[in-house]
Amino acid sequence: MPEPTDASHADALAPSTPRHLDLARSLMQEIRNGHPPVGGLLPPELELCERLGMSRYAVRQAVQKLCSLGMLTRQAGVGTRVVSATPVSRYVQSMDDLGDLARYAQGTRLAVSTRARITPGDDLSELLRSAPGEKWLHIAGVRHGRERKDEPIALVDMYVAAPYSKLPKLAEELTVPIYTLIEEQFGVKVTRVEQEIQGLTIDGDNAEALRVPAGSAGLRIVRSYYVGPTLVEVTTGIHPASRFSYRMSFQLARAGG
Amino acid sequence: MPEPTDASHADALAPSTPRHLDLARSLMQEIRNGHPPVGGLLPPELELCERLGMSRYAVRQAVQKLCSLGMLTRQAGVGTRVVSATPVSRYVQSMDDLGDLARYAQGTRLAVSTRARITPGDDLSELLRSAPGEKWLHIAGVRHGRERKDEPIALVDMYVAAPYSKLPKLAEELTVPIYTLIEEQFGVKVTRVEQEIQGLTIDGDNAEALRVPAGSAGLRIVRSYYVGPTLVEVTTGIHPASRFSYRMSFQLARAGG
DNA sequence: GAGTGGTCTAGACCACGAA
DNA sequence: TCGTGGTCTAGACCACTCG
Repeated sequence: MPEPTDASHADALAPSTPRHLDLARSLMQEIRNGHPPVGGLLPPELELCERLGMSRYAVRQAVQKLCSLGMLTRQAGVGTRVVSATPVSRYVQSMDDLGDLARYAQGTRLAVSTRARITPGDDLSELLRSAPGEKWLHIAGVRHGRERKDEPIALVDMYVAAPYSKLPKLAEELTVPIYTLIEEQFGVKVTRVEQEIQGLTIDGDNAEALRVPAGSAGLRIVRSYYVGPTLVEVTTGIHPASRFSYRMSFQLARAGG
Repeated sequence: MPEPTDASHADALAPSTPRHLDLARSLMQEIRNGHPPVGGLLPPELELCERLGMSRYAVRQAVQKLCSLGMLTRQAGVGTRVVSATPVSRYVQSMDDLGDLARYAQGTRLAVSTRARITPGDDLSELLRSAPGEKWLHIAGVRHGRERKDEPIALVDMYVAAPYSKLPKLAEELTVPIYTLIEEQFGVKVTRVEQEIQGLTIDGDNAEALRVPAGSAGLRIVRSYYVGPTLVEVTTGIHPASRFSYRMSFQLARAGG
């Protein structure tokens, strides 16, 4: 049974590796070797303390490390269960800000041509996951560069669920995304965004509005904004393929650093 | 100065809120109020212990909580610095597996029509970020459903950097992605994927191969696979818009749970 | 040298889950 | 009821940073 001074002295002899990290490593090693197997229980803390001659604090630090790596889960009254033999890793695309979803829109302006309260018909109610009779605010317009004469960038349709559609700051020319107006006005935070990208040919009025030849290739991007389980806004944009492509990057991430 | 029993007793009176979480909350509140301001230092642990009548362990738990939320950074010999007045949050698209990038490909087969070692010309060397004279393995084919007579799903071109192109398991019909063959064969792990989605019209030979009318809309998806800084594989796929769209979902994530 | 956070010990009581 | 992890205390030595 080492005295405090002895334990500290032991650290002094090997100052470079904290004992809880040593233990974390060796636990990882043993788990990789299937002992205990995935689904099994780690020995209780007090048993590890006794077996290794370490305090509960140090043992807990090691176990918490493996928890933060996603390898273990703990439950009082049950024990510490192995859920993965290796650190859980995933690929993530990460944004500080939803604005990154449509970074192209920065420095552009949206000229609004239509604003109306609507009750979605058959086609639209699918897009808006809307119950019959629900009302939405529909805003349509063209996204331009900063100069009014710049080539149009996209045709945009936006739909805001009625409970969130009283937005005083809605102006003729929108310079900020509508979801930020919603977040400000109602004190909520968008928690989920779903996005779908489709290819399409740009014809007729759309081709004219975007000043591209009829039959040109384009992208249609549909974004649905959720606050918790509630769909609050849907936007669709049609972009000429010649002026737009969608880029993204995924990194391998390991939980817990 | 509460005795251990007193402290425990206090817990018993308010058993639902551990004191370190209380402290974490009140520290967050004070930081939001600018005290200390972002960039400033928190009081030292021992001062907090004394001021609050708590042990260092409990204080450390609270501070570590705010660290894991990205609000504080600590450095021995310096102190605890406020780096953000609110928990750092971001939106992430997360995948367990790169296969999720092309989930549509599951249950499909790739019929290989071309396999050749090439030296990229001007256009291709841009796509492959390739130095003059570098060699790549080029594989082209058509992705089908499981039945040989199923409609073609996509036209695929794949380029593998020469150092990673000796892949014994490359067969006439590929059922697994090439990057997994690379990972297995060379014991590496893809750490980054960049993806670009473009709209295009499908004409000529492509339209014929995909059995769509010339001039149809389509999507072109380019994926670049990196191992560390090294580009190891690039794939491009052309998908008829009528049979394909690209969906993704972003969640608001708060660091540290 | 003084003070910071990092590490560690030896105890203790509690809430929870299972037998 | 018993053992688990969750919480907490009082005290200690260390490595590091700074004046």
